[in-house]
Amino acid sequence: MKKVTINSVAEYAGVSKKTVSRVLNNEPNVSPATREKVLKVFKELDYKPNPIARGLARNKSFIIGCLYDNPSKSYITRVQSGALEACHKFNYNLLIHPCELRGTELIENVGQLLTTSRLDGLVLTPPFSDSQELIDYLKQQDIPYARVASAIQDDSSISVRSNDEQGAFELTEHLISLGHRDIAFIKGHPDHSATEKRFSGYRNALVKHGIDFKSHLVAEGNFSYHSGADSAKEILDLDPMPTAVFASNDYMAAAVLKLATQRQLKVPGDISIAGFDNAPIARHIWPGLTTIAQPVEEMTRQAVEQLIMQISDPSTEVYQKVLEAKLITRESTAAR
Amino acid sequence: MKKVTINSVAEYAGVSKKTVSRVLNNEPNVSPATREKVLKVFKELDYKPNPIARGLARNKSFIIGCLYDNPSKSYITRVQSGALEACHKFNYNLLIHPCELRGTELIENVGQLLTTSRLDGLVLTPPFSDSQELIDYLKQQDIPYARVASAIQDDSSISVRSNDEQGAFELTEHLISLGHRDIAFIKGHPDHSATEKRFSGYRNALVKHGIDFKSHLVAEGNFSYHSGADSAKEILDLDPMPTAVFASNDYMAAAVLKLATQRQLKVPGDISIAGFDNAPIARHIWPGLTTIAQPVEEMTRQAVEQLIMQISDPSTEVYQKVLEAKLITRESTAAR
DNA sequence: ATGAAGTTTGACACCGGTGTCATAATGTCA
DNA sequence: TGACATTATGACACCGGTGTCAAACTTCAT
Repeated sequence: MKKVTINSVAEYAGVSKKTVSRVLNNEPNVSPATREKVLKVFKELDYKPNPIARGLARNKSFIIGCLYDNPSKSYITRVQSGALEACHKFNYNLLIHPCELRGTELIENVGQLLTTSRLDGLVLTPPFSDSQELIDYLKQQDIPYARVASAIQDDSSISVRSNDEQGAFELTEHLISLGHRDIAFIKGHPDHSATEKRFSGYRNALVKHGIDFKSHLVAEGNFSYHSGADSAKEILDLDPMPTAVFASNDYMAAAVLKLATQRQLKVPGDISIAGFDNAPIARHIWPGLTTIAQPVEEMTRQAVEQLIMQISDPSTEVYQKVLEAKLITRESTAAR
Repeated sequence: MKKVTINSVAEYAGVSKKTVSRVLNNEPNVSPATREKVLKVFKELDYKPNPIARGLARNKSFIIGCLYDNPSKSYITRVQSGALEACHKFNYNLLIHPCELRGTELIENVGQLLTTSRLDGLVLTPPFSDSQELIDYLKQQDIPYARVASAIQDDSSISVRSNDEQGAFELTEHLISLGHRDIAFIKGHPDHSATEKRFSGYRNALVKHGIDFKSHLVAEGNFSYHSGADSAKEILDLDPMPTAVFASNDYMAAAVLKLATQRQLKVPGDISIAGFDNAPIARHIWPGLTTIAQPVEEMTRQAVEQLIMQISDPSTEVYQKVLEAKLITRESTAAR
């Protein structure tokens, strides 16, 4: 079976390549009769234009790359699902590229990625969306990109984020309103800007309600379940034990819940536990976790959609948006 | 900043394109002096070969596509991680493409994928690895592919799977050895071949130990947490309630555990629960789930690695492998 | 010095499309 | 019917690489 190219189609249809190309791209100035004829040949020969050749001529690949380095698998899944939705809407495809922020050489790694597959644009998810080094590099290389959940101030590039600080503030207020005063906090990964945002939301809520901030109630996590387990141990070993724990994401909260249950503590009777993100695990365990729903899919969807817009028309106005985070109360928190 | 192409490099270095191309590809028959000279120009101009142009000339994209349609996010994550490992080892990239097995038109969808990005090969994960229709199509289109966890008999294409039946058999024997006789079973998604394999492993173990199979103990799931929750309700409502539940994956097992805990049942005291896959959730909850560890990453890694081998050398012998599944006992199962 | 063999190099076609521009065909209006 | 605008079409260069093959240059034995 010989390959069917634009040349064979042209020959078979008795027209020039260019005319075939015109039909292919729905360009004007093709007589209905010719168009009809060519379309028939497409069917007859089962012609599929070669995307690589087209890419070379147009200098486009219709592929968006997604960069991530996140211990939370569910976060990644959600990011992908939002990105894919936007990509498929515009007939783009998504290439995924996990890599380490602090790896041997991030820039080299990304450079390698761009060298091996010409991407039309890049979606940066945390912590890459906060890497000034990477952003400078992409700017210099003139690669379009969009930032998801980035804290960097940069009016010249697309950014969609949610209000982490506000979310953490609300969640903390929720705990306070239930009567909790000793609220432990587990921080996220220091490379992620969300970590500080959530932490300050927590502190601001304490301040507002006149509760002293106690640094011994703060544990250092990194968003992984494992780090949550370590922090859980620290916190549950405290004497007196706090009456509530606010973990910076649901995985770490789940780790606290597991250890608490293992120790025969009643949740929320003996201790309330809350997370952040509204990851699937938050509703897959008992008691379900009170948490902050962050619209991860939606953020990524919008970011990628705007990225594609900008790629097809660079004069598009730069899109910057902050989405709302929302409190979800489940069974893991209660009045003390 | 003008674009740096092979032409500008050639001109600048005072050699022909072809010689530059030789240096680029480490081909022999270039004098050390020339090679040196060209390499210096690479550095000086910061030359990056255009992968699309190279792709057109060589008819390759160095991109592998990954097809999936799976309710279990963790399964997808693991598949991706194994596939990426293999891809990066050979400087390939991974493009992900979720689509519905029973969607409007699977073949059309995949055809569209192949039309919009020329992929060098495709990894099929369940349930696609069991779709004879899709496989026939890929064969006809001459697209290299590898099957992960496929039950289809086909000596002519790469296949890596694990022994689902054996795993289910062992897990069931484990429950039987703990003294359980009434063991409920939650089936997976009917489109997945693993569903029947696991089910027959369960039945065979019962037979071997002279236990009657009771169809009212079998619930129909589909691998999703939600379906597990529905099945859990059916099973826990039975009177007498079985003393153990074997769910076809960990998500469904987690759903059973949640409902049981909600109903104040002691696990494993009142009822033992086991899953399959050794998904992260199996160790993120309390009690941890007894399950069968399936080497998902490893299966996919091998499949993609072999796929790439076959792409670069079509005469490579077709790789077919069955990996072992392993019983992991945790706290969710105990003697009755 | 000569010829044979091996090494190095470049000219040129080619991969399969798209963009530019000239030309041919058709339509419009005085 | 002729002049001119408009539409349809194709020739050809081009995107940025690789493959083929012949020419030029070395090396070395005789």
